[in-house]
Amino acid sequence: MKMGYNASRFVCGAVCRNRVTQAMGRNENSAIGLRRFRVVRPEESGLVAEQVVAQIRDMIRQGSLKPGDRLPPERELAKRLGISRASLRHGLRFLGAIGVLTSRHGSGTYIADGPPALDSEPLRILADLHQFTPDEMFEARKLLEVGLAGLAATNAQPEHLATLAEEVTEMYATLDNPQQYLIHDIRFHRAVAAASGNQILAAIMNMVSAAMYESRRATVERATDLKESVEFHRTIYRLIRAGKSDEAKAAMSRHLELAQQAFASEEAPKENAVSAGRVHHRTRKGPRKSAVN
Amino acid sequence: MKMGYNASRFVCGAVCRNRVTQAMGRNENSAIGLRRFRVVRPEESGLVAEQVVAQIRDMIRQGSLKPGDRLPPERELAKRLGISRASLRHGLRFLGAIGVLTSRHGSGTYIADGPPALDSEPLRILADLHQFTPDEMFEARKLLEVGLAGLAATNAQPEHLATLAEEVTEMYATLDNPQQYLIHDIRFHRAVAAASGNQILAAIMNMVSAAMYESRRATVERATDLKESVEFHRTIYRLIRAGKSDEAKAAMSRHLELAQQAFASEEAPKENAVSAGRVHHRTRKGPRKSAVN
DNA sequence: CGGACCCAAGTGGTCTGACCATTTCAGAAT
DNA sequence: ATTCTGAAATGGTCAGACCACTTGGGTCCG
Repeated sequence: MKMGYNASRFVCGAVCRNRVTQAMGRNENSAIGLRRFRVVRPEESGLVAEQVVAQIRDMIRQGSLKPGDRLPPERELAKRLGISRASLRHGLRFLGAIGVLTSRHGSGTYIADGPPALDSEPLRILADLHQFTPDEMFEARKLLEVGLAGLAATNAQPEHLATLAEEVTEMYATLDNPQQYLIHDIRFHRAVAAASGNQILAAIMNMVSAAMYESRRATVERATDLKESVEFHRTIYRLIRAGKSDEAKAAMSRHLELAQQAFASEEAPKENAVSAGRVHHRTRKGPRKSAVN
Repeated sequence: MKMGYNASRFVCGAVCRNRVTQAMGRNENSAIGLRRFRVVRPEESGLVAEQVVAQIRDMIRQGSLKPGDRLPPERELAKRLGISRASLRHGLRFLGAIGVLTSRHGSGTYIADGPPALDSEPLRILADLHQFTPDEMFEARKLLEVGLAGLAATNAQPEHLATLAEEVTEMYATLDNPQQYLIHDIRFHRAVAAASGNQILAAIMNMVSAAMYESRRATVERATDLKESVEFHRTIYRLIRAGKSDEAKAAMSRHLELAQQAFASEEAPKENAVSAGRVHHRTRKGPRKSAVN
């Protein structure tokens, strides 16, 4: 029997008993009065769900909860924190929303593992809400990735270089399959971010990159010159391996410049109908060539 | 009577009736069988709560929901989507978690307004989970802000320049009050981000900046040379106003370099006890001078 | 013995209906 | 006109039930 988590690790201090839950009948005397007796610790302010987040957060801080760990069952955890399961789930939902933990129906709730990652959904929704333009997206990517390429040239470890080489190879192998190509393209850039040695920047870059994925997936089919694109990646890889920071940055900059132009030219007018109303294609400097990122 | 939202705007397509909710007694024949009759549209997969997010997202995309708008009451919205209030709240919680909407007890639920912003909590938790170092944080800030300063020099509008000037003035005025100074310091950097003209980068930068706030707040008290700091800000402001992109970037770079060193030297060993176990202070190149950001 | 199948326990997901707590605002009191 | 007050509106919490998926051990064949 492997439990996956050690129940004893769960400290149940502070919030646990900050509430004297009443449980006596509610159906009788449903009349007015009868305020629930409730003891709230002064330092703990409102919103039960927030307390859940704080609790889990603290456990993470203290190292009681590590990536990959499984949380106790909701029913048990709720009882331990002295709150209802609904409220507990509300709190967990918050942590789930930001990507800190994931729930598997029938199995359990787990702390996210793998490399640090920020969910891209927030950025996507923000883009919808404020109607970001693809140009802004590309500009952001440019700023991030150019810097990242420079750092990668300085800090890349052998395993990172191996990954980069691998992805370049795969890109060559999938030149005739845009969708497949795009995947390796993205993995390459992800690998550059990882090679930078800065997890925060890598997480941010991946967030931006992921938020753009859908659009690129749609336009990549119309790409006409993947060959040029892959050559660029190869160049960037070589410069990173050679530790030539400034040149790697320059190459990445040029690459993204071209990718942006290509994207703009590939973006065809929507088939109208459904998703109208979204601001798009403001750039149309349309170059002849067409490369994918 | 001002409603704040137009109920008729809420399209209730797709998901609304994808489920034939049963309601017949459950207390009798609590025995086994009796699977609920449920019709699920093929294209709509699992998780009801996800559908809520998708619905709201679509409304935002279509422009039915704009920043500042109020959503319909939960009870009504739940009925309209054909789901329980609990599930609806679960979905809304997601959107709340990522900062897209906020609920005001007793008043209603509103779409976030103001400039686009990414919540910093995810980054904070990620930092706890993966034990990011202050150095990494600073490096990320450096990369972002240096680029942002360059963009600001190119794109800054008069109102942005006014804000920058204002904050520099306030910094001079609060030299003897570190906490107050820090606030204007942060506002200055926020203004630079806004002046860049790229909302995405601004949002990201603010996220990183906000995630660092607590630590800085703790160390700022020990800052010894705010004067030097404010001079730097003034220089940066002038370069941005003059449109000197590269020089603004260089100044910002130097400024953050010093700030990082200052932070490292101001960071005193914790009073042990409570928050032990967190990785910190790996840098200790300790310069003499001490400035805040 | 080994593999396919089955089923019961465990656990997350959803539903319902009630009550609590805060905000808001129209109507009464001043 | 201003202030006060209370009911309505609305989000927050709770309780207990049932549904749906996963997992693991046992059974049943081959």
